Amino acid sequence: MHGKLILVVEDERAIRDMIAFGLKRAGYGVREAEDCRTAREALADRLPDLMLVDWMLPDMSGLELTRSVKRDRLTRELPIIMLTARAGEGDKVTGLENGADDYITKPFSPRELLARIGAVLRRAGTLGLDQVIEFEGLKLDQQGQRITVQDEVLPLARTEFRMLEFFMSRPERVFSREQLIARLWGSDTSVEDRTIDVCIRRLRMALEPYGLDRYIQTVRSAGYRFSNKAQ
Amino acid sequence: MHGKLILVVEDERAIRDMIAFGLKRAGYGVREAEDCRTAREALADRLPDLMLVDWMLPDMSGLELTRSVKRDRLTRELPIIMLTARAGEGDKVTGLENGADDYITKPFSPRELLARIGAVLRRAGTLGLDQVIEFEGLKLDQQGQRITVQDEVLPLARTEFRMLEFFMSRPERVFSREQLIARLWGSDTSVEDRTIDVCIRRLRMALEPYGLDRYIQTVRSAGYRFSNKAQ
DNA sequence: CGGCGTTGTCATGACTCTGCAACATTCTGC
DNA sequence: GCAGAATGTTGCAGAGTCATGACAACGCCG
Repeated sequence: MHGKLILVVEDERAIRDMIAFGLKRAGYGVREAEDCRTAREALADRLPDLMLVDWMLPDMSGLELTRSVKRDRLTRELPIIMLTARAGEGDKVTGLENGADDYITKPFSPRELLARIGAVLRRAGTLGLDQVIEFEGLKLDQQGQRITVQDEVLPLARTEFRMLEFFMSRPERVFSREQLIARLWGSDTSVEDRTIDVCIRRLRMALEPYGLDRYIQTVRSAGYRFSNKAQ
Repeated sequence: MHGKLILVVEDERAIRDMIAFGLKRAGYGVREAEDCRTAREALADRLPDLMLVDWMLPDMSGLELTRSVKRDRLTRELPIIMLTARAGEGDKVTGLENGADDYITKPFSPRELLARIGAVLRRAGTLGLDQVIEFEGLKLDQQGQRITVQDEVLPLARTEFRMLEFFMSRPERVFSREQLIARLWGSDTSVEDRTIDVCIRRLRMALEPYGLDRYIQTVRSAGYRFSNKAQ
């Protein structure tokens, strides 16, 4: 898999395909769902970085899905963009009131969609694909899928990369092992939570030559945090 | 020489002139076509950096032109903006399904048009198609359709050439096998993704005598990247 | 037709990564 | 300071990923 993961919930096949095509082309990972049930399964499987939801869905309205996602503690932070066919003011307001982070009226251009996604991801604190984040000499290049320290490439395996990427886009926040597993592996996967420790260690070892391992901080009985402040 | 070249396909003389005037004023090179046939000739003659197409054209719909341009491997990457007179929803959706990168509804202000063009060109992110890209002794001549190393022509088969061309115009970016297939073969073709490995290998073998094969980097579980930095 | 270059597919072996378990160390409350 | 809990460290086997060579299908041109 590649880049940020976006879940597209849309019943009309043609539109869904078009959206997926545009997103993949831009380098996002895409997961598709045609109704709320499938969407829930996908959410349970692995939490995406952003969700696009059609307003009109066959089994249950997209609103309902949005609302429930925003109610659940595990998925509350997931940014949501609603796709609405009508340009009616009422819809937009209702959508936003129920927790969508943004909405976009059909029809829309791929450019428009990508712009919105970038904006929402930025606001959510994670990164759009065309952005570069820098942190004390640590430079994260999303497009290039690598992290450099003073122009030296950090040799990271996939899991370590994703973990550092995750932390770098959410500094100063503590994440429990449970949360990390849900976001980086997928909540249905059966991974021991002690595995996180090992992954953290590998990450620290990779950062150690540059003295940056101190940024990966242990918060006892809570989880881990990425921060440049002293413990 | 002008800056980027824009092809304007529009049957109404007055509108075409107005658009051309605005674009030239902004520093773009402009080429005009009044129908699809002329447009095709212009495309064959010299590939522009962007194409503006009117939705309603006398001989053939602009849609048809868009679709065929996006189907053709040579012109697939050409960004297209559609001009549509009607604000009807159907139009836009159809336009997008057929591959236009953006659309703009008439009437529009010159400022709006320029903004869209800028955004689409930025997103396309490719270097000008008529430029010569040089990379550590590796020279890509897109006009001559060949690649040279210290004035020696690299013996490349078509597929390898296209792949190297693709990578050279987008350095430092990782592309998944899926993406490479979609962009180099076409999204509708069914090609095994392992085929990419083989193609990469052939490319590396061609570059190896010059010690340039190290630029083609494997990014484990993500894809490949063209870069002159160390792994 | 037949040789030649090109292209996609496959099987195999080499290699890296990853999660786990087992043991070592540190921390916390008492 | 001690017991128990939480975290750090290490080696390893299985899983996953990639490079490589062989090969068949195809088109092209004499």
